[in-house]
Order: sequence, then C-alpha cells, then structure tokens
Amino acid sequence: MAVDQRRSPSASERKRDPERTRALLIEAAAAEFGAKGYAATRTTDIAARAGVNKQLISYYFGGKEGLYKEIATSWHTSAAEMASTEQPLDQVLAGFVQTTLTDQGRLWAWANLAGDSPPVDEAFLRNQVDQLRDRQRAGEIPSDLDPGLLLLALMAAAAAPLTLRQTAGQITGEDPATPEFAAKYADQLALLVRHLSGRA
Amino acid sequence: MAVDQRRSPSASERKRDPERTRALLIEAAAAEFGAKGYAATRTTDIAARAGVNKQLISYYFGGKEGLYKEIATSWHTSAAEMASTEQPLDQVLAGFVQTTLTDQGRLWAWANLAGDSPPVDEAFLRNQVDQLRDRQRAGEIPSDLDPGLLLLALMAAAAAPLTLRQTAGQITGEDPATPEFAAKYADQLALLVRHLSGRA
DNA sequence: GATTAAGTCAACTCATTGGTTGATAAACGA
DNA sequence: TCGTTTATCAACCAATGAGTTGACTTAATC
Repeated sequence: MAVDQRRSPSASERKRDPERTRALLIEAAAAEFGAKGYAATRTTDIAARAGVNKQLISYYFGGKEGLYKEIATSWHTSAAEMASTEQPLDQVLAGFVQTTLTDQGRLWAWANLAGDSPPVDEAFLRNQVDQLRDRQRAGEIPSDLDPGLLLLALMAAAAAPLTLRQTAGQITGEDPATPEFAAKYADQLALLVRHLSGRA
Repeated sequence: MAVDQRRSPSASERKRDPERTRALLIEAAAAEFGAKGYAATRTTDIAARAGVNKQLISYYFGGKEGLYKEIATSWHTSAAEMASTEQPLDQVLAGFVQTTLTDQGRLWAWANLAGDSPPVDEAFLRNQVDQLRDRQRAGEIPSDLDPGLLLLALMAAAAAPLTLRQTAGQITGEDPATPEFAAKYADQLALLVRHLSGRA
C-alpha cells in the first residue's frame, strides 16, 4: 500500500469524479434520447445506463430538460467545426450519412420533427448554400436549381437511413443502421450527384 | 313540436352518433399524434380536440394504443391505393411531397423514427422500385444507380419539408409547412429528376 | 486531525396521466 | 309504453415518473 494514489488521479479509477459522472450522464442521455425521443425517455433509464444515481441528473443539469438542452446545444459546436472545412460535395454528403449512425444524428432527427429549437448552426447551412452556389457558377451543378432547396433535398436524402429507417429497411431488406449500409448508400449519393453535374 | 326528428337522422345533428364520434376521435388523434408523436400526446388533448369525453377512447378503441394502431394501419390501405396508379416519376414525387402536409404524413415520419410498425405497404414500395427499374431500361434514368436506394433517396428528399422541418426553415427562411412551399419544392424535385435523366 | 465542501445515494413526495366506475340519458325493440 | 341496450359523461383510482430531501461518504483545506 505504498503507492500514492493521488499522484495520477487518472479519472477512470477514482471513486468520485464529477467530470466523469457528467460525461457518463451526457453519453447515456444522448443514447436514450436518440433512441426514443425526449418524451418517451425516462430519466431512470438514463441513470441506469450511466450506472449512476438518478438524482445526479438534477444535481448536474437541473433536471431532464436541462440535460437535454446540454446535449442539444453541444452539437451546435460540432456542426460549426464541420462548417469550416471545404470539401467536395460528395465528401460532405458522405460525412453527413455517417452522422446518421450516431446518437447525435438521431437526436437531430427527433428535434427536427418535434420542432424543438433550431437544431443546426445557421452558419454551417449558409456556408453550404454558398458553396453550392459556387459549384453552380463553376458549372458543376445545373444553374436552374435553387441552391437552398437543393441543399435541403440532398441533406434529407443523406439522412434517409435515419429519418426513413423503417422504410429503408422495407425497401432494401437490410438494416440501414449499419456502417456497411451507410457506406454503400453514401456511394450511391455520390454517384447521383455526379450524374446531376452531367459528367457521369 | 310536430316535426318528426327521426325522419332524417343526418348524423351531424343527432345527439348520439357512434359513427360520428369515432370519426371525430380518429381525426383528432391523427392531428395530435402527428403533431407531437405518440409518447408526448395526451389522451385528454385528443378528447378535448374531438369535443368528446375522454372515456370514449377506451370505449371505442380500448385505449390510447388501440386508437394509435387504428390510425397507423388505416394509411396502409390509402397507400395501397396510391400504388396502383402509374404516373410519371415527378408526379409520384409531387404527390409524396403533398402528403408531407397531412397528419398522416407526420404520423408516418414519427413512426419511422420511433421504429414502430413497418409503416408503408410493402406492395407500394415494390411497385415503385419496379417502375424505377423500367425507367432505367427505358433510359430515363442512369443505369448504374440502384433502383431501391434511388427510391429511398427520392422519398427522403420529398419528405424533407417534414422530416427536416426545422432545417428547412433555417435554410429557406420560409415555413415549409405551407402548400406554396410544397408546390415550389415539388417543382425543384421534378427539375432535379429531369437533370438526372440527362434531358435537362 | 478537525472542519468544510462536494459528490453520491436511497427513500420519499407530488403532479400527471391513462384508465375505470357508476350514474344518466338517448335509441330501440317488443 | 316499458324494459333493454347503447352511448356519453363526471368523478374517481392506480400507476408512473420527475424531482426533492436528508443522510452519508469522500476529498480538500486549514
């Protein structure tokens, strides 16, 4: 027993660790909210998944709603990061298809339906629209399409495995929530966009 | 007081009318479920909207869940009808965009996210995929696209004003839940499909 | 080491909500 | 016309679930 425990608290092995607890709760909440939506999620389930007492939800986030908002706003920032990088269109879409599989993505879908708070960073959207406009000028994309509506259509299409999960399953006979499916689907979208630009 | 009330019961003016009550409940329920999703919907709200005592939900449908299922299955049939008509692709999409505005449409979106029951008539989907394949053979659509995934992408895109309501609002600055928006958006999709087929 | 502060938990409270009960009235058949 | 069935409602009930309380325990500070 000569080892000094405090030398490297290293979070994971400490008995008490507020940061870790917070993180556990946030992670568990994202999973639960993402799977069932806000209304159907039970705080008890969140706590159980996090392996922690449910009172701590109140302690750290002031309750169910506070916890939800914490998560809802956290992706604002992650989306903002994404906004900065300027990639080819099919890359952007592929990335988008990927987020489909994450808890964040599911949460975003719920929020959209429920009409919660504006769930995406405005700057990100504006940026994407601008880039689409540029591509139009460059002749990559037909000029008679409205860039805003086109972005909307492409985002919606990319989110299909998520928003139309059931229907996707019915059509393809596969489980749309797998990385393999996402990859295949992203390829198809890339192909589609390429056809759009005329240079198949 | 000589008039014989019973001569023409005419539903709407009768004091008691099971059929009418049932219909009122179904309509109200579709609206409520569509707006908030199953979990967030209160039976009290349904009854209030229908202008009827809440106990009648149990009386006629055996409870909240029974009422929900009643509605969830009812669109199966309406979708099946839609399946029979063979229209040009942009017409199909336009029709789809339209349903976006209905309670049925919203309900369908919720069901897809929640992973409820398979929410669309299988025959309808198969039919649409087959038609897409035909169009491919006819050269209307690039042959290297998978018809199933293409259908998925197009349906998802068409449902954008619904599934990405918030985001749509952010992008366009308009309310996507209006007939005007739906019309404009449907036009864009038609245009997009036309570009896809190469004959801009 | 004693004191204080922070973190965690089990048990409890209280509002909400779906569902039930029993009374009441309209429709209907004999 | 009278009894029976059907439809409707107001009031009640039981269960659930979010949030609170107070005790207890670990860590930090003096």
